[in-house]
Amino acid sequence: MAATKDPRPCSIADTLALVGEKYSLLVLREVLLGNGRFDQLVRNTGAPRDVLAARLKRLVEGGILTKRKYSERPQRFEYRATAAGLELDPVLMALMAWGDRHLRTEGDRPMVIEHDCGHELTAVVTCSACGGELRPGDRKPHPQAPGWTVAGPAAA
Amino acid sequence: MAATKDPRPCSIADTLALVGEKYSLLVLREVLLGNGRFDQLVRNTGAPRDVLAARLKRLVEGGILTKRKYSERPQRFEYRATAAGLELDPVLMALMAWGDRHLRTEGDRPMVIEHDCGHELTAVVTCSACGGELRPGDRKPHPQAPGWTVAGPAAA
DNA sequence: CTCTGTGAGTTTGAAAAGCAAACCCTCATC
DNA sequence: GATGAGGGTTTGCTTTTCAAACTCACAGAG
Repeated sequence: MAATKDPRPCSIADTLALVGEKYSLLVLREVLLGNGRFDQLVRNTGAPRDVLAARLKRLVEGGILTKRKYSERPQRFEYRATAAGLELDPVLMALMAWGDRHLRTEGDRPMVIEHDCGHELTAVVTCSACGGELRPGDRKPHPQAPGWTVAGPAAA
Repeated sequence: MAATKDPRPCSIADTLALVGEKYSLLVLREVLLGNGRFDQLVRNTGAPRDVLAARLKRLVEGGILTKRKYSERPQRFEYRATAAGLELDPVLMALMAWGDRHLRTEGDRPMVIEHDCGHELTAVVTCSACGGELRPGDRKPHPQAPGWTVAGPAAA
């Protein structure tokens, strides 16, 4: 039974517990750009080396990245995304789309991504069932966890 | 000119600088569920009260939330999402979709969301231009920031 | 063979952030 | 007058973060 002080059980929270620490998603961004080496990750994300080492360990243990040896002598490593790691790409695209819209003025975007369809890529999140773009208030949440309602824990 | 040690300029990084601290996105989740009061946020997210106060301050200053008085005497407040805050919902849905797929076994999802189309909502990220679902390797990134290539900072 | 450089971290010591629990203030109710 | 709710702030301690320095293994230059 969940103690009354436990937070809401939630896949958002669980996912953030794995990749929500500072730098983790920036590391994944770089790996997906093909920059999987330690010193590249330090330079491009700005993470302190010890913190980066800790994040990489966690991401590997969490099944997001793998560590590959790309040179035997001297030993040299590189991090790559697993299939699960690749599937976090939509999260990055959603964050980027939001930042481009709200944190920048038109025309000063630091990175433009060209989609294979020929157009500039702007990510949009849709419902897999109907294909429609998600809009505020177009849904009803149903908590499944026992003892929880939308508002919070049921009668203590 | 960007100093060589500056990290890559990036809207993902900028967005995370605003909402990427621990609890921030959980706070937003609760607010979007309609739970905008301080004590509800403490209970449902598990954030310590002082940390929550700091996060709320930052989210209000960042234009994600607003603080509304819902009772004059006694004075009582409630946090609500701004339009910009609402637009972060796709990020939450993408995180939730990933967690549901990778962190849970079929059938133990803590929250099911019913879309107005009548089906269960599963978020999928698509290209706004062609409507196709994003897939690994279906794009080419073009850094716009001077001094930066995909691999990192240009010639130091 | 020594000197310098690169990759991939680890160590160190000080500063900042996180945490739980206790506390505070205003009102409302019993 | 005591209790309780809401919305925080304060306190004292622990954990992280950070930047800089250090390590180790090897490679290539001189």
